[in-house]
Amino acid sequence: MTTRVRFAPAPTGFLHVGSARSALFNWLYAESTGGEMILRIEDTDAALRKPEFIDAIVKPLTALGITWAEGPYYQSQRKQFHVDAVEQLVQSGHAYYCNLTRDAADALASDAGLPSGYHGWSRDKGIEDGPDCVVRFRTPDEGEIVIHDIIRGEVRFKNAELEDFVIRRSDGSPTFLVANAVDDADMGITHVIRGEDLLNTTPKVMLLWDALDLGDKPQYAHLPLLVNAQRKKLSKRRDDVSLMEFLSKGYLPEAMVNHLALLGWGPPDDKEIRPIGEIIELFKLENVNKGSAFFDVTKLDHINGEYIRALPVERFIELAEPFVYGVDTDIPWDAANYDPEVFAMVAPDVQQRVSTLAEIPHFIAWLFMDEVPYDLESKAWNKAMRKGKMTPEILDGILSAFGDVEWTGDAMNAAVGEVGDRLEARSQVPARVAITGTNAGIPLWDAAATIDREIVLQRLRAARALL
RNA sequence: GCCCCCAUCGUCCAGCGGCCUAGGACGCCUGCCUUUCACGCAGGUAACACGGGUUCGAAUCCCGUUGGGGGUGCCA
Repeated sequence: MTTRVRFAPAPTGFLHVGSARSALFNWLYAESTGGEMILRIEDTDAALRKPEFIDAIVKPLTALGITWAEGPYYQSQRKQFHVDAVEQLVQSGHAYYCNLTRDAADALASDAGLPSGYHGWSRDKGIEDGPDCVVRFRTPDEGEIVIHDIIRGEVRFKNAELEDFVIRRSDGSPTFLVANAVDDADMGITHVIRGEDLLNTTPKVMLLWDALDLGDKPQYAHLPLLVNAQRKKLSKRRDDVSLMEFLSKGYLPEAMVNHLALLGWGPPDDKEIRPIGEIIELFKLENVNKGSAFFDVTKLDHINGEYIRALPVERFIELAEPFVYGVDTDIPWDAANYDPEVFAMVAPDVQQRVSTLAEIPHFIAWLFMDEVPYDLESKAWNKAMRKGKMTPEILDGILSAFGDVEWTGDAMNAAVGEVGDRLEARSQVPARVAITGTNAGIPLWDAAATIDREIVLQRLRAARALL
C-alpha cells in the first residue's frame, strides 16, 4: 500500500516555522516511502476562510521546495459530507443535541461540585434541534482508547475522562474533529503526522472514526513541539517565527529546510549539513525524537553561512540583488552610487563573511557611500585609533603619500606599508578604520582603489580631525 | 485542578543492555594561518535530573520523585 500523508494547517495567517517543520516531516516521510502528500486547508471555522491566508501557506511551502500531489483541498468545501456524518451520528445514537452554552454548563458543574467541563447534561433529555443547539458526541463511559503512535509508542486515554465534545456548532457547522475523521478516511490517509499539541484530540477523532464505521484508521505520529528559549511552544504572538520573514531576511530555503530537518531528527552518521536527497534517504519516522526542540537561530545562522559559502559566486551575486538594490531591505547608500561591477569584484570576499544575505550591505556600504560614519565609542575605534599614539602621524603620512600615489591596490598597499615601516607602527588598521569606518571587513586595497581618490583623501582627513 | 507527553553538554543531534573513562555539530575559549575580519586547520570547555529496582552488567528496561511542556473552546 502506498503511503498517503497530509499537511493540514488551519489558515491563521502567515506560516510559522513550526508548521513548516510539520509539513517538512510529512513530506520527508512521503518522499522516503515513495508515497504522496496532500495539502488540506482546515477552515471549518468561518473566521478562517480568507483567501489571503491560503497564499500565506502555499507560498512558503513552495519556496521551501515542499510539494504535494493533491490539493489544496478545503474542508469548508466538503462541509456537506461533514454535516451528513453528524446527522448519521445523531441517527445512530452516538450524538445528541444540547442547548447549553459553555457558561451554563460550567455553572451546572460548579453547582454540582464537579470539576469544570461538560458532564453530559443534555444526554437522553430528548432535546430537539434548534437555533441555539450544538451536537455533542456521546463518549463511552467505560473502556479506553489506545493510540499506537509511531514516535511515542502506546498512549492510552480513558473514555470516561473524555467529555462529550461538540461536533457541530450552533450555526450548523461541523467542527474539525468530524471533518478530520471524514476527510482522512475519504482521502485515504495512511499516516497522520502532526504536532504533539494535537495528541489529546486524537482519541476523539478515533472515537468518531469507529462510530462512523470509517474502516481502517491511519497510523499516528506526533512530532515533538518546536519551542522558544523559554521552552514554550513557538507562538506567533511572542516569537519571531514567520517562515517568509526568515527567507526575506536572507536565509536560503535549502538551509532552512536542512535546519528544520535537524529539529527532532538527526542522521545516524552525524553529518548534519547535506543535500535534501540524502536527508530523504536517511529519514526514518520511527527515529524522530520525543522531546521538544529549541528553534535556535544561532545554529541556523551557521548552517545558512555554510550554504552561502557553497554557492557558485554567480548565484551568490544573483541572490544578493534584493539586498543590494534595496528591494526588501534598506540600503545605507544612495542607489545612484551603486556599481554592480564593483560588487561582483568583491563578491567572493563578501560571500565567505556573511551568514545571511541581509548582512551583505554591511560589508560593502563603504564602497558606495560618500562619507562613512565613525563610532567614537566603538571598540574598533578605540583599539585602532586611540591606543597607539602614532595614529595622527600615520594618517598624516598616508595622506601625503596618497596625494600622488598610483591609484591601484598594490601601490596603495605598498605606500601604507612604507608609512608604517618609517614610523615603526602598524599602519594598516588605522587606514582601514579611516576608510571603511570599522576594523573588520573584506580585503581592503583593491576594493578601495575603486573609490575616487578625493573621497578616500576626505575620509582620511575626516578621521584625522577626530583624533 | 484534571488528562496527556517529555527528560544525554548552554543548544541541536548520536547512543536502542556490554564497543561509553558517553560521540558529532552550534556556541564559547586557546593556538595556527593571516597587513583587518572571516574562512580553514589543531586543541579545549561542557551532559546521562534524582531515588529505587531488574540484570553478571544500565545513559539505555521498570517504578517513583522532581522538573519542563502540551491540552483542558460552539479554534485547530
